[in-house]
Amino acid sequence: MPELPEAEVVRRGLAERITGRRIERVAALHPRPVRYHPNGQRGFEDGLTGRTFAEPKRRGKYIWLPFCDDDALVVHLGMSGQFRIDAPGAPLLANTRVLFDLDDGTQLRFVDQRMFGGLQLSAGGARLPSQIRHIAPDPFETQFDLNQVAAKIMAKRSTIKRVLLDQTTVSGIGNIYADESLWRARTHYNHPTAELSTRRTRAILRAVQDVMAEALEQGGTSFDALYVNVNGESGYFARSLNAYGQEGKPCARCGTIMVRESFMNRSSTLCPRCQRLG
DNA sequence: CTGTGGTCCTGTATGC
DNA sequence: TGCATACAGGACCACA
Repeated sequence: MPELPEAEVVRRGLAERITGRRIERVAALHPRPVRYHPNGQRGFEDGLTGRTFAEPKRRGKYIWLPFCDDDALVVHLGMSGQFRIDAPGAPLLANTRVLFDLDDGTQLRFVDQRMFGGLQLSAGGARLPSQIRHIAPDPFETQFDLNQVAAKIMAKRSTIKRVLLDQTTVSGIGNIYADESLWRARTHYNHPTAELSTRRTRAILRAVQDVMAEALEQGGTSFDALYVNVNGESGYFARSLNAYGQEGKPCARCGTIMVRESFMNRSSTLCPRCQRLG
């Protein structure tokens, strides 16, 4: 499940493989991953053909691929989206959705099993696509102001995990890194934000930065073939997880058995001793 | 502003 | 064996 570290691994791979490449042909094999194009698949294909990629960018979980003109291709990997670079004639992986023939003889392929991901042409979006203007800066951006974001969190009348997952306050965090960060900061997912201390809120955000930086160093978190980099390789952070997926195992800090609870229609795994309410 | 629940998807795992 | 159901979950939207 691609979150910020996984999206950044993909962005770096794309930066290496497609920057400066011209698109010679586009083939959308399924309508679903092509989002909001007024002229459908064909308009999408025609609109991209002949463009030249500049350096890929990212904010939170969103990636965008600016062209050398003022436009961009906005990408969200969703649950299972991935890019692969292959030879044009190589057998297609299952769930291959869009093909881009590039001018160096390689083929960029967008593969997405669950199709929560999507691609969208953004007019004038090279600097920052309008489609993601509502997404807050992520913790890796230079303009990310940790103290300011902490204050914003504390001003909300909500609960901490809900806010961490809300991409308009701080972006890039999904279920995995939310659980990991809260475990590190010894905080319960349902802790009311208005009752968090400044110290604790900042510690949570630092935990977010730390865990994501460590995950990035290890190429991201892969559980199965749904997340791999552009060369098809998995990341190794799954072996370093302390909370996500650790239900029934002893807490790495205190040995208490980790529990999983339902929250916001998804699961939260936590240590019932380290992460108590109140 | 906040919270809830539905929707989009398909592969895998589990239940009977 | 086979069929049905649950589950995984990021973003967005309608609605209370």
